[in-house]
Amino acid sequence: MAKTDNVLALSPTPLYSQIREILRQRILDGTYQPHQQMPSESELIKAFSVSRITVRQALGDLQRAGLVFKIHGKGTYVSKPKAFQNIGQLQGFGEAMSRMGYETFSQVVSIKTLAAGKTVGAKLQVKEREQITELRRLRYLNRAPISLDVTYVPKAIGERLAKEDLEHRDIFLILENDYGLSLGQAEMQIEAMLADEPLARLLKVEEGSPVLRIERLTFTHDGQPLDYEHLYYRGDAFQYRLRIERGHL
Amino acid sequence: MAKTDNVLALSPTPLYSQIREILRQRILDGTYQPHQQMPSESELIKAFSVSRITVRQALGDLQRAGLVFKIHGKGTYVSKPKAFQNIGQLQGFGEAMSRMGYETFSQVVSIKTLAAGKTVGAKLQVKEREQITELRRLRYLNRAPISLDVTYVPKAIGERLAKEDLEHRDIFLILENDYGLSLGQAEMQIEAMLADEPLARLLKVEEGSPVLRIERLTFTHDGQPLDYEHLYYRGDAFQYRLRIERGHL
DNA sequence: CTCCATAACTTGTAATGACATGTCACAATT
DNA sequence: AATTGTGACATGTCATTACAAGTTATGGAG
Repeated sequence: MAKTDNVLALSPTPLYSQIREILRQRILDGTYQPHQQMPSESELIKAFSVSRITVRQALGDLQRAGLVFKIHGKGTYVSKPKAFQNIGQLQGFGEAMSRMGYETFSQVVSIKTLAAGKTVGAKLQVKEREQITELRRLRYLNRAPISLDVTYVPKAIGERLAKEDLEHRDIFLILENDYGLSLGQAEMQIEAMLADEPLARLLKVEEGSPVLRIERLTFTHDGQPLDYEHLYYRGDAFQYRLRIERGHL
Repeated sequence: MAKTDNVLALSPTPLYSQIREILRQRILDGTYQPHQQMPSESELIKAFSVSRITVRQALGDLQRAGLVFKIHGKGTYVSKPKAFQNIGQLQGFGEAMSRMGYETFSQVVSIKTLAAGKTVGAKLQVKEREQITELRRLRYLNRAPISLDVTYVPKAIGERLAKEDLEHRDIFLILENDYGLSLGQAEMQIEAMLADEPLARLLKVEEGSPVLRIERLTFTHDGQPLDYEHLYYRGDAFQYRLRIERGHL
């Protein structure tokens, strides 16, 4: 018999991900203290009655998530807790903020259907004359305006989005949960600029104030460009935070 | 006999990483075209005479690197080539720029040894009164000033660094290659601000110009904070680019 | 012709076994 | 006392086997 009977075995989620979550829990609740050694692979094998492959898959995920690190020949250790744990993953604005306990909502400024034009067309890979939807939203954090988001999506999606509750729901989550489009990756450019008059008025800052401008092109899992955004954040109220890894490939 | 004889077998690098690099090469040189299906796992097993575990490890690396994506039940596909491929990894400035064919050098403005103080001490996890090294450099891209870098490192490292060729070599690469410190991850915050007078003079821009301010704390592989930097980039000449993934954990 | 079961693929998960390699402590040797 | 093995234990790599689960084409039943 290949598969051993196991208390966890009848569950629908894979064994390694269950173990990963159990270990994650123990790290977060302090059962395994930062910078302390985790149980060795062979101990975990005995503890969970699984094979080494399964244990290694769980630990590998945790390592890639930045919760533990391994030293060849010594063991696996809990990372020091990081303020930014997990950031550096593609998240919508509300998604990221609500995770941190902030209250957000979005005010829809305008929804227009217009020709893609050269720039947007190139990004979304549609013809210049093809129609796309432009969605402008003002985003509020704790009731203060913090950013202007200009979103371009193909017309078909834009028309569906127009009927959604865009004030409270994240576009990313609508696309994924309601439309079944699985988002894969995004390319971003971040730069600094000065607020011109119309932008300053919307963000309730002085003209010439510093603004963080983020251009983001989001792709579906299979590489289709889906959502092209220009985000203008108040420089005095927002920092973009991320955690990055030094690659080992 | 467990291990099959294999043409690749006597090499010092692991099999899966050799196969990964071969496949990466074939993707980059167009042998496998974007959005086309890769050879299936069983075909790769036959082609390289290795086990499925090895093939999957190679493909998994490529997937995490964003070069391919998999669809359960269908196959593995080549991703569309991305302008930003691989960015989102921790790189030094020169490291990133020279990869793109730009010429850079750094002018050392000052090197001081001083007390850490509250902020820097907290980041580098040393006592407030402990001595650290502050290194100020003006970085040039194609002979135009593009950023001011203020770097804080523990005194012991700062004293060694002071003797290095900081004009042309990347600090990250010195730390890794010469000092054997393996860098793991970094936390960054990016914000927009206005150039004050001294900064404007250094960057040769007008006072009040937009500046991208990046605060970056870099850790060694085992989580020790090692290098705390404030980077001030000319807003008109620099965009921070990265590619991020939507997490699947 | 339509519908549906099925076979033949694909990738995903998991167990078991083996050997390689890095680390460290302790004992034996010099 | 300093050095050098050597063994115990950690993670790293790899092979083999088995079954689960998603996808697609095909062929037979209605």
